[in-house]
Amino acid sequence: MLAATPKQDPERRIQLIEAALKILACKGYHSTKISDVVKAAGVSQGTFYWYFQSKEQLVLELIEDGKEKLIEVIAQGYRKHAGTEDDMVRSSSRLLTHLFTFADRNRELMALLLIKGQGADTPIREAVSQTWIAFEDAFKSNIQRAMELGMLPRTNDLPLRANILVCLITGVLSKWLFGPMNDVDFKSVYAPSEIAEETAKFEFRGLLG
Amino acid sequence: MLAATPKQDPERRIQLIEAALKILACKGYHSTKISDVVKAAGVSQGTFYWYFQSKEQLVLELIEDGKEKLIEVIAQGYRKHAGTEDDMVRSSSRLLTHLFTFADRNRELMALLLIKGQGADTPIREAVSQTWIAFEDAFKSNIQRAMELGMLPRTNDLPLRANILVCLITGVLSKWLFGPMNDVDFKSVYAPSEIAEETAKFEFRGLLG
Amino acid sequence: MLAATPKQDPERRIQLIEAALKILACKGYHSTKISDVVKAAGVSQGTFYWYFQSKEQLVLELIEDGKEKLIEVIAQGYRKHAGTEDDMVRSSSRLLTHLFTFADRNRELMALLLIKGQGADTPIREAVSQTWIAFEDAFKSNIQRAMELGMLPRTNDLPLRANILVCLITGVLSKWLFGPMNDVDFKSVYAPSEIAEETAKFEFRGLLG
Amino acid sequence: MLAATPKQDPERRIQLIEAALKILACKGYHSTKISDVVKAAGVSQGTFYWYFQSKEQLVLELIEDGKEKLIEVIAQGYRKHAGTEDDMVRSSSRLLTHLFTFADRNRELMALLLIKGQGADTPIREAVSQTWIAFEDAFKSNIQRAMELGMLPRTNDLPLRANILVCLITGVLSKWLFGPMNDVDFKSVYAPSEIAEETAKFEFRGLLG
DNA sequence: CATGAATGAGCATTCATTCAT
DNA sequence: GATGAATGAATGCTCATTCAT
Repeated sequence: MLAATPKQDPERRIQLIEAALKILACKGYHSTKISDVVKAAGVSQGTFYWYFQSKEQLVLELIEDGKEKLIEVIAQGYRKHAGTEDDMVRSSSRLLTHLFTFADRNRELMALLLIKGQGADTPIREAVSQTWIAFEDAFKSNIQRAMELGMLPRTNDLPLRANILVCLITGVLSKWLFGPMNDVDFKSVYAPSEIAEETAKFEFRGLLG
Repeated sequence: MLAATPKQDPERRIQLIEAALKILACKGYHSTKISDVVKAAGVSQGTFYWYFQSKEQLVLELIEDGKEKLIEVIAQGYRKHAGTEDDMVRSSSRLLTHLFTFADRNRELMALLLIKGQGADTPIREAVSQTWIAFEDAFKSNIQRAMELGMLPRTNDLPLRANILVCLITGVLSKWLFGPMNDVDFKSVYAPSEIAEETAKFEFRGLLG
Repeated sequence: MLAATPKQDPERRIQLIEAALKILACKGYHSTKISDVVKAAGVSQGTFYWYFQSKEQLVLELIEDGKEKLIEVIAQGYRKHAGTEDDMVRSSSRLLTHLFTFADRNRELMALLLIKGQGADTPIREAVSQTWIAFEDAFKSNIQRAMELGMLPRTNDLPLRANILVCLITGVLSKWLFGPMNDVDFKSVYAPSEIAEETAKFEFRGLLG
Repeated sequence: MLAATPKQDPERRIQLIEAALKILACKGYHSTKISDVVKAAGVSQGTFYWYFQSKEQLVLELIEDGKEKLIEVIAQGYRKHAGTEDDMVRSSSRLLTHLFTFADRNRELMALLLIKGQGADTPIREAVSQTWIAFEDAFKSNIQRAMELGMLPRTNDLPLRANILVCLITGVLSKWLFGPMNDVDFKSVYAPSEIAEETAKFEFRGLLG
């Protein structure tokens, strides 16, 4: 019988989430100990279990939240009118700048989604995958729309195109945010808009662009 | 002869490595129990420690081996003469076909390197990172060579280009091998050569290609 | 407040210490299993690690405590004024009676210090040694004082004298407490004061005394 | 059915015994691994079990051998005629010199008997105790003989006297051989005859002597 | 709501001993 | 006689979770 969520101090909850996210992003799922999380949040061990059903549930929740925010960012890139090729690159560049800026401001979340989630157990890995599926779907709509507007060459393999595109974006995102060592504290030499522009150019024109 | 490695039955060793790789690829580092590995290999708990110093050492060894094989595959793509743009796409397509074929035949190894390594502890994560750094370096040489031969536009940001390229390739590799769920048993609908060709086209000409 | 020792129920702690000391004194370091200790203390395995960092740390702590108590007992024997030879024997007899009474009331601790500590690993053996070095130093001061007061013949080999004296005392202590079998439950036929007196006589006058 | 000891190469046996003794003296019973012993002796793991029933049996044998040698040394001190007090000290000094010389030449054995034996399991500790009981008995005869010859004051507590004497001797022996840290490689500044003489003086005359 | 001591299943690793070759 | 790979029981320690206060 899952009773309605009991009364909780929302600030406490956020404290815990932030502490957890920080440690998860840094050490990964299995190396993140509840005892460290509560210590960082300044509450007791028991309190954690007042706010979250379990370690796994917390992470699942974190991922779910992240998914929604991420989709929201991409959804804003949906194209309404046709335009020139350069328009397209600029528009994509703008979308990616939003995405990269969001990612930069939510490094820990991105670390969890891009990297650390893979080290966890099946339910968590599945939640992470669902996130990227949703992410890919959002891009798929955008590509399809561009094809409908005659801005991109038609392909009968839209999913593959979208797939490759998402690979490119998540790949770039990972390295830009976390460097070769996947270090959350890594500081790239590129600004969000720079890396976004470069990625967008590559997106449309590849190495020859 | 360093540190007196005890004499070992090479078959046993391979048995153990294969069992370990299979489970590691499927469950990740922390969820892989030595007890499961030895059960799968049909030997006793103690036998594992006759062949490997520790769980961590085994994985480190696996990764080191994988790195070498991987680099070997890429190194064969080094270009000797200039050629047309189409030559270049074909040549890259061939290299990627080799890479993707290798990856397909070493799914478990690739799972470890691409995905599961992140769930492990620092020394292992570092070894994985080193692998991808070496991988990127190999591509960097290839790109630079192509620029020297006048086949690719010169850029003053070679590292970024290589970076983005590697992101693209590893991203595609992950999704192609392991699908949306990062499942080692995932079977893609694309053959290695197909995905390689598509990736190579994207590599040079992007979405507009 | 160093290193945030977690708050602990002092009674539990004592329960565990007593259980551990009893088993350590009886079986020695390596044969003392944490599982036996917690069973004897009536708590769970994990509880042990709430109170102590590790098996080794517990024993180290036990030894450190023991050292302090032991030194305290001896320090009270420091002589202020000169006296006759008989005074000296009586005074030493009194000191040894204190020591032997203390030892009798802390048989397990003494077993650890006198006998069982040797079976353990280096850090513990060293801690035990340090205890006896401190013990010897305490006696050295006492002898030196007696020489300064002209009560003992001057020797230019004070350390050797102190050494032999401590050997005598610890030797007697071991045998008196634990008998020929080094059995912790061995009950000597001599009262602390008897053995102390006899030892004191021997101390000053040897077999001829 | 204990068959007659199978044919064994006596040199191998000695090799093993010496290697074992060296390691036992240094690391103690529990920290001495058969694998280290055979490595030091240059034979295989299995060979050990051709020569010795078990680790425990080997040590038991070592102790038994040691006991016999030790008793032999002391037995030579048995007094035949009366003499002056100085005779007595000299005679004891000679006996102790023999003992200390033997001990110096058999440091590893002495380490096992005096120190490391205590860390082992019950059967071994018992064997060690039996050794010292025999040792004490030998001294008891010597003291009794001296009393019969009127060289020592009669006491109705011969056992206690012998006991204290043995404590003195073993205590001095331990410290002289192994120092405060019970280190087998410890080198005392005193020659066997010096420490023997000093001990003998103390034996008869105590601190006042 | 909060606490934090207690729990106990779970895991990597060790090492004396065995036995097929 | 000798070998050394294989065995597996045993143990110290971890950490998510619980629950009495």
